[in-house]
Amino acid sequence: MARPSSNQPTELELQLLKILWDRSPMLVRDIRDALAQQGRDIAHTSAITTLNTMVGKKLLKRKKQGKSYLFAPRVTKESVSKIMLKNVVNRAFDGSAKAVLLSLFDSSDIDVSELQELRRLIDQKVKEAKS
Amino acid sequence: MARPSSNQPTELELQLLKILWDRSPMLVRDIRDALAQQGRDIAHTSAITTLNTMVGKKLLKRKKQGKSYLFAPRVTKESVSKIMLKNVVNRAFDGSAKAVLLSLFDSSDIDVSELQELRRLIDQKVKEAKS
DNA sequence: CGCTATCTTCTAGTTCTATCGAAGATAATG
DNA sequence: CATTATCTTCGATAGAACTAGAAGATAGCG
Repeated sequence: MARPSSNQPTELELQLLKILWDRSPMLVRDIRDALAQQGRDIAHTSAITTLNTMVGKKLLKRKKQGKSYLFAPRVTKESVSKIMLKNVVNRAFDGSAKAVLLSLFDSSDIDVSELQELRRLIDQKVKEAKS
Repeated sequence: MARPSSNQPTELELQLLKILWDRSPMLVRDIRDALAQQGRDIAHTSAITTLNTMVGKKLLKRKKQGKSYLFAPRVTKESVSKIMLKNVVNRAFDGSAKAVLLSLFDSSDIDVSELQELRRLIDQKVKEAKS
């Protein structure tokens, strides 16, 4: 057997989704331009191929406009990022949200103001849970 | 061009790492048995092939013992999970740890006592940062 | 020593991701 | 209306992940 197709978007798919989350619907040409502006310069046909497979995976929808197609997301940024996070939590942290937080806190790229904001969020969450 | 090799361990690689994190060094035969016990039954040669590519990727090391090899991790569970988490944070949450926490809080099953424990951890972290 | 069991290496096939050119369809323009 | 520009579909190539069989090496046992 081969590698199973993952439930998560691939790297290129994620890039395309980000472009379309920012603005949609869009034409292939414009999507490709936006991608090029991010430093990823692929052929027009490559873009189409990928966009169409994404339609097949229900990540996007498309609609005919004249001789070309307009593409738009079918999934939200929040749902995708949540799925991706859940994946890592389950696979790398044995499903423990707490372990994830510990790892996050441990990595040094969170400054004090962010930590304090997080504490406020936790306070709020505790209150919600108690009410 | 083809699909670029990812910096993260693949699914099978992660499964093998988990087995070896639990106990190492191990012989292929025993690694394969442990994998089979988890419901993933692959051929002996498949196990070897993957283990050897993992040695090439510096995920594992191996040492000859008699006519066979002993395999052991070269990376810690913590470092791998941290890399995987960082990947998702950067790719799906635009590098924002806060957004990750919000998503975690929103979706999952963290109870009040856990939240309070986390708050203590944050307090400690804040103090450390200030000192 | 020869047979058998066990282990490795090598090769190969399948699926998925990524990429693009050739060819066909269609709209626009002179 | 014919040419040109643009867009799509289709097929093809290549690497990575996954899988395993064939063949070769080696150790142990009768």
